[in-house]
Amino acid sequence: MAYTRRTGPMCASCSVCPKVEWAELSANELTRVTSNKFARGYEAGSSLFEQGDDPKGVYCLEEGHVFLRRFDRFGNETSFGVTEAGSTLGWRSFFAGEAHAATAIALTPIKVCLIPGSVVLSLLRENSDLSLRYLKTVARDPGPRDALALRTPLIPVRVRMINLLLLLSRHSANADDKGSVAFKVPMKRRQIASMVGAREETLSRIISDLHADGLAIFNGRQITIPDVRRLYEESMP
Amino acid sequence: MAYTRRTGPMCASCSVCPKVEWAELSANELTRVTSNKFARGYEAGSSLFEQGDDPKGVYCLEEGHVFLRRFDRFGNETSFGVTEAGSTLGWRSFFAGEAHAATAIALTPIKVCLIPGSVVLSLLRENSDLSLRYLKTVARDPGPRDALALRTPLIPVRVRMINLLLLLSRHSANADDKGSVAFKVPMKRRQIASMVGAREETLSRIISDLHADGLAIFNGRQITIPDVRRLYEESMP
DNA sequence: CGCCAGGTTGATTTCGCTCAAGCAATGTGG
DNA sequence: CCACATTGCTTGAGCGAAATCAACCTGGCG
Repeated sequence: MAYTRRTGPMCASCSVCPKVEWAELSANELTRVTSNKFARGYEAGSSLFEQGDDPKGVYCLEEGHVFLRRFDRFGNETSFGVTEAGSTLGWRSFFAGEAHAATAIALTPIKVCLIPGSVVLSLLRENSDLSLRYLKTVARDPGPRDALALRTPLIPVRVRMINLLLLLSRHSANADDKGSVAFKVPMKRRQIASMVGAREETLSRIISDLHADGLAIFNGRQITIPDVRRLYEESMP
Repeated sequence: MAYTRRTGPMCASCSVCPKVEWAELSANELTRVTSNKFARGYEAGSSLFEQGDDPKGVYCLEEGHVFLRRFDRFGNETSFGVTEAGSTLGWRSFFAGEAHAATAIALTPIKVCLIPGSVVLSLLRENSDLSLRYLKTVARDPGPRDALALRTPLIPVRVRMINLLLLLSRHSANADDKGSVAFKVPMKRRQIASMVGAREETLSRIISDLHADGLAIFNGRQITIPDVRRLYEESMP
């Protein structure tokens, strides 16, 4: 599917612009982003880019949530992260000059703009504030740290799973007024299992335990957490 | 211990300079590095910076090997990496503007230069090639990926330990002509254990197994690997 | 000397993997 | 439309790797 040139508002009037790295740009430079970017929407569950693809540039997420999944050479999920509106994504592989190391999947319907690599590069060359801002972004990326916390062998699978749920809920916009969160995960059980470094069957048992304890209600791929705080307390040692 | 100003040769004539990020600098800029840096040596086992310290700048490793260790909030080792001569270190926390997330320990006697943050910043501002080069460095950092591979629950402890040994040996300069490697790890058993996500006692048993199998000889903190290739084969699924 | 931290070894328990079966939902071909 | 395969998920029984609990060395040091 080809990207289509944006017909909507300019970057300068985009709601997420003050939050993303482009905030460092001058009005002039921002116009160049506007006129060179490609905007489009994706359904929940569809992928923005796939592991192994060559990076085309940097993606700016205007609306929705995106999930990053990565498989190592033996098919285990080894890394991941959740990105929400007001962040850019795809930059790691772009800056590294390597193929995408992860697949980006829309958790919700999303709106996203692709800023072509050539444009990003020329902006980085002439605006050092943008470079410094991006250095900070890359250096601060919580993804690897989060992934590590979910796959520590000494922590019981139940707790690792709770940590995953907490991480997902943290990024969920569907938070209720009173500690209740509901969201969907467009993933099979097997994938969730490998994310916390466990087997499908084990995860299945954990899920029904959590369900029985009223900590998390699984309905297919719809997850409801009645009380996030209570779940959080369960994750403590 | 305070750093002492360098009295030795200039950066331009330093053997590692062509390999590190400063290779992007002009002669003029490189002179600024030379005249502002602080050089010193460290004994094996001493630390270059500690987790929690505020970053002072970027370290350029001229000679030796450095090991990065990190503890999460519950005292588990969660991340690490080995850095060898011809690399810079300490940049992640510096770019992130956060306290050091890891402790850097000399594996061997080292020579290292500290380039103060203010100098690095001004160079980044005026030389966009340096920025791009550093973006690549940060984006390519293998540390988080390596750490992840060592703590995957589905892999047996024995194999995780072998992977750690392979990683350490890969960076060891003491490689023999015929596949034999010897090196020292300035760490307690407990620390090694948490690095592969296992208990001290389990590691102890694994170590004596490896010893009995002639795959790795442990003598206190001195490790000898008679045949790296054979060890590598043992790490296969 | 006694003490303590670092390390090894032994006995027991348990969490989670393995193997295996069952079930619901969806697909496919006659 | 039904037979039946396939895929995703759950449940059960048994076993094994590694955690836990507990001694017991060893060497360094006040």
